[in-house]
Amino acid sequence: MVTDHVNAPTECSCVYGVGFMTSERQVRKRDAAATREALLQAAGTLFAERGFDRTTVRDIAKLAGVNQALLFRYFGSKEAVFEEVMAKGGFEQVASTEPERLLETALRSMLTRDDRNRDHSIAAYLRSSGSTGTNGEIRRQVGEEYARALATLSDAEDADLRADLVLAWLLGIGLVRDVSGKEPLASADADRVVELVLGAARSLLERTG
Amino acid sequence: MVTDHVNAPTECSCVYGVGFMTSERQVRKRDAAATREALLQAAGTLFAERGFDRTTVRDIAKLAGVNQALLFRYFGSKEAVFEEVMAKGGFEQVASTEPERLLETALRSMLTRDDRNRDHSIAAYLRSSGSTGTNGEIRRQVGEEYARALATLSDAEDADLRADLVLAWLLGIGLVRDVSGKEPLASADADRVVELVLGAARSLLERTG
DNA sequence: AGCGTAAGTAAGCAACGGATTACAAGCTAG
DNA sequence: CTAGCTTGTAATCCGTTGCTTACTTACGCT
Repeated sequence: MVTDHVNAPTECSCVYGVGFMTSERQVRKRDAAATREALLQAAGTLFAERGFDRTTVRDIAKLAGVNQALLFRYFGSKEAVFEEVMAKGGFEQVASTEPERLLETALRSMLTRDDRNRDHSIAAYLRSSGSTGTNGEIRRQVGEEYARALATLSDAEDADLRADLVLAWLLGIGLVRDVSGKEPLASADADRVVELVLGAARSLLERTG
Repeated sequence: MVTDHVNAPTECSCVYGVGFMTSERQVRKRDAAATREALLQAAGTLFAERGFDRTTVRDIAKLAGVNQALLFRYFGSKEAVFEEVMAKGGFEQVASTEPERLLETALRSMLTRDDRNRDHSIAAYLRSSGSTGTNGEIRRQVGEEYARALATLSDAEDADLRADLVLAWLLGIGLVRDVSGKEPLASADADRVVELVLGAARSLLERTG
């Protein structure tokens, strides 16, 4: 056969994973749970980086240092992996932050290019805006969660709507910054952005009528 | 061969196009310019609906009622079509609106589900957030254009940054509304949304310090 | 040790999708 | 009319991609 495109050598074929996660970079041998986790981690990174469509299961598996067939054994489908990444990241963030701090926290987590311990769910959300399947449903749910929390901050009659607008702003900032890389927002000082946004958002939420 | 998936019959194989555009729904015979235009129109619709990745050149050609090879003759590549759609739609909108009205106009054009004479560029922008190539470049440029116009509205020292934030809000609203379909924003009254957003945006742009 | 099951792997399948090619048909200049 | 360009078409190439399958290898148990 002629098609010998590079996919066999697995690049870094050092036994069992790139030492990618789980602190101890020791060899992981035949550990189903760890393999699953590695796949989830890798998927989170790639979905956040490239979005759902442009991430292939082969890429995920390679980054996780795992055979791609295992992805299907443990998750069933690419969509299922996406759902789990989103659900995990998104819900955890909301649940673990009190509403008053949620906006600032989410904003900061988006403004800092921390890479490592960054919450991938928002970036993944943003970069996967094309998709339609079950995929869209889970994205809606995460948004719902955020908005619910934000709505508690307003006494206005249409608190829900205002919360949606704040959420929209949050996502929009991520979009312009990370996805489009537009300056000056992309490299603006986080504190300054937080200050401006929080000010306007607060006035939006508090103002009645 | 077994692969006889339905792609040959072209569905509506009525001679030359679906009467899709160009007012006069008469048969268009061997008109290169019109064919090009039809492709551009169809592409705009589909990119806005599904984003770059999930739109195939075959779909574009089918909707335009044109052979798909022509797309490559007239544009060279799928990416080039996207660029032209974005450039056309985006730049026209900005150029034809004075800055004071730009925010409201863009907002309304996003809030109304007019379908027909709607500007596709923003929706296409939003739904194509995964892509990376030349694709990303043109999206950046359109954003640049909007932000430049918006920045003229502020006297603050960091007018550019504030303009970016307003742009981000605009896009975020489109994202939450059209792409995620999140309620109550998705079916909220346009006037109400405009009122809330304009108020907050104005205060953000005007406030100094 | 040996056996059964879970974990891991390589190879491949079928479908898709972007791009190309070889060809047919129409318009126009000479 | 016809030569030669342009416009349109069908068919196909070829790499990619989600997913499956048939198989091997390691681990835990008795």
